[in-house]
Amino acid sequence: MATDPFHASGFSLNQRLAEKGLRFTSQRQHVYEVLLSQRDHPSAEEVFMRAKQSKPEISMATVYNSLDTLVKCGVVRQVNVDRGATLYCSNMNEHAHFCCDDCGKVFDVNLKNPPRIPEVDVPGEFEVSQIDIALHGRCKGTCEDCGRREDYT
Amino acid sequence: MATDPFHASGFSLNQRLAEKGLRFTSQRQHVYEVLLSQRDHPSAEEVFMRAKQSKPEISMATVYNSLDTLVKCGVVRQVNVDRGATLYCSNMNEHAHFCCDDCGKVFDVNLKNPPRIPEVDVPGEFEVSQIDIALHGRCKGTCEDCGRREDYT
DNA sequence: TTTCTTATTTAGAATGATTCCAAGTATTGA
DNA sequence: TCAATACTTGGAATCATTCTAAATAAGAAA
Repeated sequence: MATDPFHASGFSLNQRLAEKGLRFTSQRQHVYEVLLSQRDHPSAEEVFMRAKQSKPEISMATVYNSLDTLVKCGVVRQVNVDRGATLYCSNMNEHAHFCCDDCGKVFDVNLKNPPRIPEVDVPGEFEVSQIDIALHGRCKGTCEDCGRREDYT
Repeated sequence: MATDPFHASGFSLNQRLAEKGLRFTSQRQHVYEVLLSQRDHPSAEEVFMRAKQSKPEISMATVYNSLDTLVKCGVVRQVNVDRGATLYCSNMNEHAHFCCDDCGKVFDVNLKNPPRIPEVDVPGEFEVSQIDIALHGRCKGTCEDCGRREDYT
Protein backbone atom coordinates (compact mmCIF):
# COMPACT_ATOMS: atom_id res chain seq x y z
CA MET A 1 0.00 0.00 0.00
CA ALA A 2 2.74 2.47 -0.85
CA THR A 3 0.80 4.14 -3.67
CA ASP A 4 -1.85 6.74 -3.06
CA PRO A 5 -5.10 4.84 -3.38
CA PHE A 6 -6.95 7.95 -4.52
CA HIS A 7 -4.94 8.61 -7.62
CA ALA A 8 -4.76 4.95 -8.42
CA SER A 9 -8.53 4.71 -8.10
CA GLY A 10 -9.07 7.89 -10.06
CA PHE A 11 -7.27 6.33 -12.94
CA SER A 12 -9.18 3.07 -12.86
CA LEU A 13 -12.47 4.87 -12.31
CA ASN A 14 -11.85 6.91 -15.42
CA GLN A 15 -11.28 3.70 -17.33
CA ARG A 16 -14.36 1.98 -15.95
CA LEU A 17 -16.52 4.96 -16.81
CA ALA A 18 -15.14 5.14 -20.32
CA GLU A 19 -15.92 1.48 -20.89
CA LYS A 20 -19.56 2.20 -20.18
CA GLY A 21 -19.60 5.42 -22.20
CA LEU A 22 -20.05 7.50 -19.05
CA ARG A 23 -18.19 10.70 -18.27
CA PHE A 24 -15.54 11.24 -15.68
CA THR A 25 -16.57 14.14 -13.44
CA SER A 26 -15.06 15.64 -10.32
CA GLN A 27 -18.25 14.82 -8.43
CA ARG A 28 -18.11 11.13 -9.28
CA GLN A 29 -14.48 10.96 -8.36
CA HIS A 30 -15.12 12.78 -5.12
CA VAL A 31 -17.97 10.48 -4.07
CA TYR A 32 -15.77 7.52 -4.85
CA GLU A 33 -12.94 8.93 -2.74
CA VAL A 34 -15.33 9.57 0.12
CA LEU A 35 -16.28 5.91 0.04
CA LEU A 36 -12.69 4.72 -0.20
CA SER A 37 -11.45 6.91 2.62
CA GLN A 38 -13.77 5.45 5.24
CA ARG A 39 -14.56 1.88 4.50
CA ASP A 40 -17.78 1.35 6.38
CA HIS A 41 -21.36 1.20 5.08
CA PRO A 42 -22.79 4.68 4.76
CA SER A 43 -26.22 5.56 3.43
CA ALA A 44 -26.61 8.06 0.59
CA GLU A 45 -27.43 10.70 3.20
CA GLU A 46 -24.24 9.89 5.09
CA VAL A 47 -22.18 9.99 1.90
CA PHE A 48 -23.74 13.35 1.13
CA MET A 49 -22.70 14.75 4.51
CA ARG A 50 -19.14 13.48 4.17
CA ALA A 51 -18.86 14.67 0.58
CA LYS A 52 -19.98 18.17 1.50
CA GLN A 53 -17.14 18.58 3.96
CA SER A 54 -14.60 19.11 1.21
CA LYS A 55 -16.99 19.91 -1.65
CA PRO A 56 -19.82 21.99 -0.20
CA GLU A 57 -21.52 22.65 -3.54
CA ILE A 58 -22.33 19.02 -4.23
CA SER A 59 -26.03 18.17 -4.25
CA MET A 60 -27.96 15.18 -3.00
CA ALA A 61 -29.19 14.38 -6.51
CA THR A 62 -25.60 14.18 -7.65
CA VAL A 63 -24.69 11.89 -4.78
CA TYR A 64 -27.47 9.53 -5.86
CA ASN A 65 -26.39 9.80 -9.46
CA SER A 66 -22.76 9.16 -8.57
CA LEU A 67 -23.56 6.21 -6.34
CA ASP A 68 -25.68 4.66 -9.07
CA THR A 69 -22.91 5.21 -11.56
CA LEU A 70 -20.26 3.71 -9.30
CA VAL A 71 -22.45 0.68 -8.75
CA LYS A 72 -22.99 0.37 -12.49
CA CYS A 73 -19.23 0.50 -13.03
CA GLY A 74 -18.71 -2.26 -10.52
CA VAL A 75 -16.48 -0.32 -8.11
CA VAL A 76 -19.06 -0.06 -5.32
CA ARG A 77 -21.78 -2.38 -4.07
CA GLN A 78 -25.26 -1.64 -2.82
CA VAL A 79 -26.21 -3.23 0.48
CA ASN A 80 -29.87 -3.77 1.29
CA VAL A 81 -30.30 -5.33 4.67
CA ASP A 82 -33.56 -3.95 6.01
CA ARG A 83 -36.35 -1.46 5.42
CA GLY A 84 -34.12 1.50 6.01
CA ALA A 85 -31.98 3.37 3.54
CA THR A 86 -29.75 1.51 1.11
CA LEU A 87 -26.12 1.36 2.20
CA TYR A 88 -22.98 1.43 0.07
CA CYS A 89 -19.85 -0.68 0.36
CA SER A 90 -16.56 -0.03 -1.38
CA ASN A 91 -15.05 -3.39 -0.47
CA MET A 92 -15.21 -5.33 -3.74
CA ASN A 93 -13.55 -8.46 -2.44
CA GLU A 94 -15.82 -11.46 -2.12
CA HIS A 95 -17.44 -11.16 1.28
CA ALA A 96 -20.73 -11.26 3.12
CA HIS A 97 -22.47 -8.73 5.36
CA PHE A 98 -23.45 -9.26 8.94
CA CYS A 99 -26.26 -6.99 10.10
CA CYS A 100 -26.96 -6.68 13.80
CA ASP A 101 -30.70 -6.57 14.33
CA ASP A 102 -30.13 -4.80 17.64
CA CYS A 103 -27.95 -1.85 16.75
CA GLY A 104 -28.39 -1.91 12.96
CA LYS A 105 -24.66 -1.84 12.25
CA VAL A 106 -23.34 -3.70 9.24
CA PHE A 107 -20.01 -5.50 9.27
CA ASP A 108 -18.06 -7.14 6.48
CA VAL A 109 -17.41 -10.81 7.15
CA ASN A 110 -15.14 -12.96 5.05
CA LEU A 111 -16.18 -16.22 3.54
CA LYS A 112 -14.20 -19.17 4.83
CA ASN A 113 -11.37 -20.35 2.70
CA PRO A 114 -12.06 -22.02 0.30
CA PRO A 115 -15.25 -20.00 -0.18
CA ARG A 116 -18.41 -22.01 -0.48
CA ILE A 117 -20.54 -20.01 -2.80
CA PRO A 118 -24.07 -21.33 -2.57
CA GLU A 119 -25.16 -23.31 -5.58
CA VAL A 120 -28.67 -22.78 -6.72
CA ASP A 121 -31.05 -24.29 -9.23
CA VAL A 122 -31.80 -21.34 -11.44
CA PRO A 123 -33.89 -21.80 -14.54
CA GLY A 124 -31.68 -22.01 -17.61
CA GLU A 125 -32.58 -18.58 -18.97
CA PHE A 126 -31.59 -16.83 -15.77
CA GLU A 127 -28.23 -15.16 -15.97
CA VAL A 128 -26.71 -14.53 -12.55
CA SER A 129 -24.35 -11.58 -12.32
CA GLN A 130 -23.98 -11.22 -8.57
CA ILE A 131 -24.61 -12.97 -5.29
CA ASP A 132 -25.35 -11.05 -2.12
CA ILE A 133 -25.07 -12.86 1.18
CA ALA A 134 -26.49 -11.13 4.24
CA LEU A 135 -26.36 -12.59 7.73
CA HIS A 136 -28.71 -11.37 10.41
CA GLY A 137 -28.27 -11.72 14.15
CA ARG A 138 -26.85 -9.89 17.12
CA CYS A 139 -23.36 -8.53 17.62
CA LYS A 140 -23.87 -8.27 21.37
CA GLY A 141 -21.15 -6.29 23.02
CA THR A 142 -19.07 -5.77 19.92
CA CYS A 143 -20.26 -2.19 19.71
CA GLU A 144 -20.91 0.03 22.73
CA ASP A 145 -24.34 1.13 21.68
CA CYS A 146 -25.82 -2.26 20.90
CA GLY A 147 -29.37 -2.49 22.13
CA ARG A 148 -30.08 1.19 21.54
CA ARG A 149 -30.51 1.05 17.79
CA GLU A 150 -29.70 4.61 16.99
CA ASP A 151 -26.88 5.27 14.60
CA TYR A 152 -26.13 3.07 11.65
CA THR A 153 -22.93 2.04 9.97
CA MET B 1 -51.95 -31.24 1.13
CA ALA B 2 -55.38 -32.60 2.08
CA THR B 3 -55.81 -30.33 5.08
CA ASP B 4 -56.89 -26.71 4.81
CA PRO B 5 -53.67 -24.75 5.03
CA PHE B 6 -55.46 -21.74 6.47
CA HIS B 7 -56.82 -23.40 9.57
CA ALA B 8 -53.62 -25.33 10.07
CA SER B 9 -51.67 -22.10 9.82
CA GLY B 10 -54.10 -20.25 12.07
CA PHE B 11 -53.43 -22.79 14.77
CA SER B 12 -49.66 -22.61 14.46
CA LEU B 13 -49.72 -18.83 14.16
CA ASN B 14 -51.64 -18.63 17.41
CA GLN B 15 -48.97 -20.76 19.05
CA ARG B 16 -46.10 -18.76 17.63
CA LEU B 17 -47.63 -15.51 18.80
CA ALA B 18 -48.25 -16.88 22.28
CA GLU B 19 -44.62 -17.95 22.56
CA LYS B 20 -43.60 -14.35 22.01
CA GLY B 21 -46.27 -12.95 24.30
CA LEU B 22 -48.08 -11.38 21.34
CA ARG B 23 -51.82 -11.48 20.77
CA PHE B 24 -53.70 -13.39 18.14
CA THR B 25 -55.91 -11.00 16.18
CA SER B 26 -58.13 -11.41 13.16
CA GLN B 27 -56.00 -8.83 11.32
CA ARG B 28 -52.77 -10.74 11.84
CA GLN B 29 -54.37 -13.96 10.79
CA HIS B 30 -55.86 -12.31 7.75
CA VAL B 31 -52.57 -10.81 6.62
CA TYR B 32 -50.95 -14.19 7.07
CA GLU B 33 -53.65 -15.88 4.99
CA VAL B 34 -53.24 -13.28 2.28
CA LEU B 35 -49.56 -14.15 2.08
CA LEU B 36 -50.18 -17.89 2.10
CA SER B 37 -52.86 -17.76 -0.57
CA GLN B 38 -50.64 -16.21 -3.23
CA ARG B 39 -47.07 -17.24 -2.76
CA ASP B 40 -45.19 -14.52 -4.56
CA HIS B 41 -43.30 -11.52 -3.14
CA PRO B 42 -45.68 -8.66 -2.49
CA SER B 43 -44.78 -5.31 -0.98
CA ALA B 44 -46.65 -4.00 2.07
CA GLU B 45 -48.73 -1.87 -0.30
CA GLU B 46 -49.62 -4.93 -2.36
CA VAL B 47 -50.50 -6.93 0.76
CA PHE B 48 -52.69 -4.03 1.85
CA MET B 49 -54.60 -4.07 -1.43
CA ARG B 50 -55.12 -7.81 -1.31
CA ALA B 51 -56.10 -7.75 2.35
CA LYS B 52 -58.73 -5.07 1.76
CA GLN B 53 -60.55 -7.23 -0.75
CA SER B 54 -62.05 -9.41 1.96
CA LYS B 55 -61.48 -7.11 4.95
CA PRO B 56 -62.05 -3.56 3.75
CA GLU B 57 -61.66 -1.95 7.19
CA ILE B 58 -58.03 -3.00 7.62
CA SER B 59 -55.53 -0.15 7.69
CA MET B 60 -52.07 0.27 6.26
CA ALA B 61 -50.60 0.74 9.73
CA THR B 62 -52.03 -2.61 10.73
CA VAL B 63 -50.61 -4.28 7.66
CA TYR B 64 -47.18 -3.02 8.61
CA ASN B 65 -47.68 -4.08 12.20
CA SER B 66 -48.90 -7.52 11.14
CA LEU B 67 -46.05 -8.03 8.70
CA ASP B 68 -43.53 -7.07 11.38
CA THR B 69 -45.18 -9.43 13.80
CA LEU B 70 -45.24 -12.31 11.34
CA VAL B 71 -41.56 -11.76 10.61
CA LYS B 72 -40.82 -11.68 14.34
CA CYS B 73 -42.67 -14.96 14.77
CA GLY B 74 -40.66 -16.55 12.00
CA VAL B 75 -43.53 -17.44 9.69
CA VAL B 76 -42.71 -14.85 7.04
CA ARG B 77 -39.46 -13.45 5.69
CA GLN B 78 -38.55 -9.96 4.64
CA VAL B 79 -36.88 -9.64 1.26
CA ASN B 80 -34.70 -6.61 0.57
CA VAL B 81 -33.30 -6.71 -2.91
CA ASP B 82 -33.03 -3.11 -3.99
CA ARG B 83 -33.88 0.46 -3.12
CA GLY B 84 -37.57 -0.07 -3.60
CA ALA B 85 -40.13 -1.26 -1.09
CA THR B 86 -39.42 -4.25 1.13
CA LEU B 87 -41.06 -7.44 -0.10
CA TYR B 88 -42.48 -10.32 1.91
CA CYS B 89 -42.11 -14.05 1.35
CA SER B 90 -44.13 -16.77 3.02
CA ASN B 91 -41.94 -19.62 1.80
CA MET B 92 -40.00 -20.60 4.90
CA ASN B 93 -38.11 -23.44 3.28
CA GLU B 94 -34.42 -22.85 2.81
CA HIS B 95 -34.09 -21.03 -0.48
CA ALA B 96 -32.53 -18.04 -2.19
CA HIS B 97 -34.04 -15.18 -4.15
CA PHE B 98 -33.28 -14.31 -7.72
CA CYS B 99 -33.99 -10.69 -8.58
CA CYS B 100 -34.12 -9.66 -12.22
CA ASP B 101 -32.47 -6.28 -12.60
CA ASP B 102 -34.45 -5.74 -15.80
CA CYS B 103 -38.04 -6.33 -14.76
CA GLY B 104 -37.57 -6.24 -11.00
CA LYS B 105 -39.38 -9.53 -10.42
CA VAL B 106 -38.24 -11.76 -7.61
CA PHE B 107 -38.23 -15.55 -7.90
CA ASP B 108 -37.59 -18.23 -5.31
CA VAL B 109 -34.72 -20.49 -6.31
CA ASN B 110 -33.82 -23.64 -4.46
CA LEU B 111 -30.39 -24.38 -3.18
CA LYS B 112 -28.81 -27.43 -4.75
CA ASN B 113 -29.05 -30.65 -2.86
CA PRO B 114 -27.18 -31.00 -0.55
CA PRO B 115 -27.40 -27.28 0.21
CA ARG B 116 -24.11 -25.48 0.51
CA ILE B 117 -24.76 -22.78 3.03
CA PRO B 118 -21.91 -20.31 2.85
CA GLU B 119 -19.53 -20.50 5.78
CA VAL B 120 -18.27 -17.23 7.12
CA ASP B 121 -15.70 -16.06 9.61
CA VAL B 122 -17.84 -14.16 12.06
CA PRO B 123 -16.31 -12.76 15.23
CA GLY B 124 -17.06 -15.03 18.19
CA GLU B 125 -19.58 -12.73 19.81
CA PHE B 126 -21.72 -12.52 16.70
CA GLU B 127 -24.78 -14.71 16.87
CA VAL B 128 -26.19 -15.51 13.43
CA SER B 129 -29.90 -16.17 13.30
CA GLN B 130 -30.55 -16.06 9.58
CA ILE B 131 -28.85 -16.08 6.22
CA ASP B 132 -30.32 -14.28 3.23
CA ILE B 133 -29.00 -15.13 -0.19
CA ALA B 134 -29.97 -12.84 -3.05
CA LEU B 135 -28.93 -13.39 -6.65
CA HIS B 136 -29.01 -10.57 -9.14
CA GLY B 137 -29.08 -10.86 -12.88
CA ARG B 138 -31.50 -11.05 -15.77
CA CYS B 139 -34.37 -13.44 -16.31
CA LYS B 140 -34.53 -12.62 -20.01
CA GLY B 141 -37.65 -13.93 -21.60
CA THR B 142 -38.95 -15.76 -18.57
CA CYS B 143 -41.54 -13.07 -18.05
CA GLU B 144 -43.34 -11.23 -20.84
CA ASP B 145 -42.63 -7.77 -19.58
CA CYS B 146 -38.90 -8.13 -19.03
CA GLY B 147 -37.06 -5.01 -20.09
CA ARG B 148 -39.92 -2.71 -19.22
CA ARG B 149 -39.42 -2.69 -15.48
CA GLU B 150 -42.92 -1.78 -14.47
CA ASP B 151 -44.72 -4.10 -12.13
CA TYR B 152 -42.99 -6.02 -9.42
CA THR B 153 -43.52 -9.43 -7.95
C1' DT C 1 -8.24 25.97 -29.55
C1' DT C 2 -12.92 26.76 -30.56
C1' DT C 3 -17.26 24.93 -31.24
C1' DC C 4 -20.85 21.68 -30.83
C1' DT C 5 -23.42 18.06 -28.83
C1' DT C 6 -25.07 16.06 -25.10
C1' DA C 7 -24.28 14.09 -20.44
C1' DT C 8 -24.18 15.82 -15.93
C1' DT C 9 -25.12 18.89 -12.09
C1' DT C 10 -28.02 21.69 -9.35
C1' DA C 11 -31.88 23.13 -6.10
C1' DG C 12 -36.05 22.23 -5.07
C1' DA C 13 -40.44 20.09 -5.81
C1' DA C 14 -42.76 15.70 -6.01
C1' DT C 15 -43.43 11.07 -4.97
C1' DG C 16 -43.15 6.81 -2.48
C1' DA C 17 -42.39 4.07 1.69
C1' DT C 18 -42.63 3.76 6.38
C1' DT C 19 -43.42 5.41 11.01
C1' DC C 20 -45.73 8.03 14.45
C1' DC C 21 -49.76 9.55 17.07
C1' DA C 22 -53.85 9.80 19.94
C1' DA C 23 -58.25 7.85 20.51
C1' DG C 24 -61.09 3.90 20.31
C1' DT C 25 -61.43 -1.33 20.51
C1' DA C 26 -60.51 -6.08 21.47
C1' DT C 27 -57.85 -9.75 23.84
C1' DT C 28 -56.15 -11.98 27.86
C1' DG C 29 -55.63 -13.10 32.59
C1' DA C 30 -57.64 -12.77 37.08
C1' DT D 1 -67.21 -10.04 34.23
C1' DC D 2 -63.58 -6.64 34.80
C1' DA D 3 -59.24 -4.48 34.49
C1' DA D 4 -55.07 -3.88 32.25
C1' DT D 5 -52.99 -3.26 28.23
C1' DA D 6 -51.87 -4.68 23.50
C1' DC D 7 -53.73 -3.74 19.09
C1' DT D 8 -56.16 -1.16 15.42
C1' DT D 9 -57.40 3.00 12.98
C1' DG D 10 -56.96 7.15 9.96
C1' DG D 11 -54.32 10.65 9.23
C1' DA D 12 -50.36 13.41 9.85
C1' DA D 13 -45.39 13.39 9.84
C1' DT D 14 -41.02 11.84 8.50
C1' DC D 15 -37.58 9.73 5.84
C1' DA D 16 -35.68 8.01 1.32
C1' DT D 17 -35.53 8.49 -3.37
C1' DT D 18 -36.76 10.29 -7.87
C1' DC D 19 -38.05 13.88 -10.99
C1' DT D 20 -37.68 18.43 -13.37
C1' DA D 21 -35.99 22.25 -15.93
C1' DA D 22 -32.31 25.33 -16.36
C1' DA D 23 -27.31 25.99 -16.08
C1' DT D 24 -22.78 23.84 -16.64
C1' DA D 25 -19.06 21.07 -18.19
C1' DA D 26 -16.97 16.93 -20.69
C1' DG D 27 -15.50 14.95 -24.86
C1' DA D 28 -15.55 14.76 -29.89
C1' DA D 29 -14.84 17.03 -34.03
C1' DA D 30 -13.35 20.78 -36.84
